Amino acid sequence: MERVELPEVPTWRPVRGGNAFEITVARLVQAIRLGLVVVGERLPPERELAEQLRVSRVTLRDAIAALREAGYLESRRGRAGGTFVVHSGPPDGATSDATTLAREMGSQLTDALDFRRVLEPGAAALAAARPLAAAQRSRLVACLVASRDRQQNRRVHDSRLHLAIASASGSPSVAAAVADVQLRLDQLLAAIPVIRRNLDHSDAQHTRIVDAILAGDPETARGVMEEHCDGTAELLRGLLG
Amino acid sequence: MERVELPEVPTWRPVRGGNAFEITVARLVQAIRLGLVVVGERLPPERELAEQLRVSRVTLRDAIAALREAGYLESRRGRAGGTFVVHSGPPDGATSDATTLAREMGSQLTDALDFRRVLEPGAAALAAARPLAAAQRSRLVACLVASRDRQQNRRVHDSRLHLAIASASGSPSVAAAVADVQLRLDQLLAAIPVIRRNLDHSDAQHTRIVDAILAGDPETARGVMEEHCDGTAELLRGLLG
DNA sequence: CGGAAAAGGTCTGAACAGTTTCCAAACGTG
DNA sequence: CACGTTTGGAAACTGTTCAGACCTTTTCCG
Repeated sequence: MERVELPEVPTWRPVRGGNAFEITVARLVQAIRLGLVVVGERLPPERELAEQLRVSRVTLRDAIAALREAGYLESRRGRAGGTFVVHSGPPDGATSDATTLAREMGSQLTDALDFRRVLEPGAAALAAARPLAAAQRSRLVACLVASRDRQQNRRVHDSRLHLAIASASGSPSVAAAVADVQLRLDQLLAAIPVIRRNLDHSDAQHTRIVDAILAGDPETARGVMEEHCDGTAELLRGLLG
Repeated sequence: MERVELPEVPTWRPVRGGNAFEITVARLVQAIRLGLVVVGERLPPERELAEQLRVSRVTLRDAIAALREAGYLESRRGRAGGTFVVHSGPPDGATSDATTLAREMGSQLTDALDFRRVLEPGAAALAAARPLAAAQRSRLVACLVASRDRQQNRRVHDSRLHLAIASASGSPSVAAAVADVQLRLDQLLAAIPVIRRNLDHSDAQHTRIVDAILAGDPETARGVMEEHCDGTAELLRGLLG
């Protein structure tokens, strides 16, 4: 006799998603894949980074070593040394079969898309509703322009723009949540086939969103971001057949 | 010479907020304070709960022991035994000085309010946009009715309703995020002075939100939830003077 | 009545993670 | 060129956490 559990209790989800080492690796990958540190840039010194991540330097070093062996990072010693980003993962569209990937995620894919659909439009509206410092405004514009680049790194530039918008909301929690959900979807988004028409559409939406934020128009910012999320969600769901 | 760090990197936030024991305690407190397990109810068996939380039974037992000594829980052995909730924290309005509490939170208060302002309206809209099972519908109505109870436990019933709405969104991530932000604000919300007029207003909003969700009207659900969040945010910010 | 079942209570050795301390390499400056 | 500084590299020791087996208490049911 099987007892039917209707969970409904979000509180009893796992206390941690993996051990310290794994989470640290994930964070570094996040920073690289989402373009928070660009190729050629240097990570903060180990001691500093370990402190920010509230992780022992040993654990951080293990994580760095793993990514070094995977070819993402490179460490140089000495006064002008440090750990540098060498490349930011497989190029766009070169990811392993997207359909398989999507199927493996199962219901987690729907969950991530729903979460994103709640977060990003809300973040855009919040950003539009508050006065922005000049630095934030120019950062938004810079990310927008960069995201139009049709050469390599499209995925990274897209993430950076979305992150910049979330950051402009002024709420660290919102920014962190957006970063998390972006990473969850990253591989899938990278696997979307590159079609001129889609890219044009996406760029146009990005522009409208940033314009609305700069103009202080929360309704429009949210509306367009909703369309934008729905668009990519549609493409991804299409992969599942 | 101070180096000016503009962080902007949400990725380098702490890898974990405390050790396994502390987080486990926090989860139990969350379940109790948010009314996910009501007074008199039994927690899942230790073995089961430990597995769900991905924590060793020893750690879970330590956490339970701590809350037992704090008077929240009570354990009984034997076949019909288990761990039971004895009370769910200080009664409404009896919390320590709200102003002090709010000041101590500092910018975290603004952050939490912003995050909530993004999450809850989005969750309500999502819930309204999807077909709900009969069980979810009746759960919403039950929580709504209970939240009108002006006797003790007002805070708990309010949390339960908000959680039920987030749950109805169908996205575990959304539900979990709402639960977290609710707990972050819990003490503050409990400290809001009890004024008839505010309660009436709040109840009316709750009703409109649930109606909109049941009617499948995302725009209204989100709009009213936004008003609702703004209302309590206003009250809380008022405490800071 | 007596055993099976279901729950909490206890112990132990191994794996994991954090702290501390020192070492080694490379660059810049006087 | 020598020294100090800034960086990564490594080892030893300490506390946390885990997995699993086993014990005790209580209730249900044949």
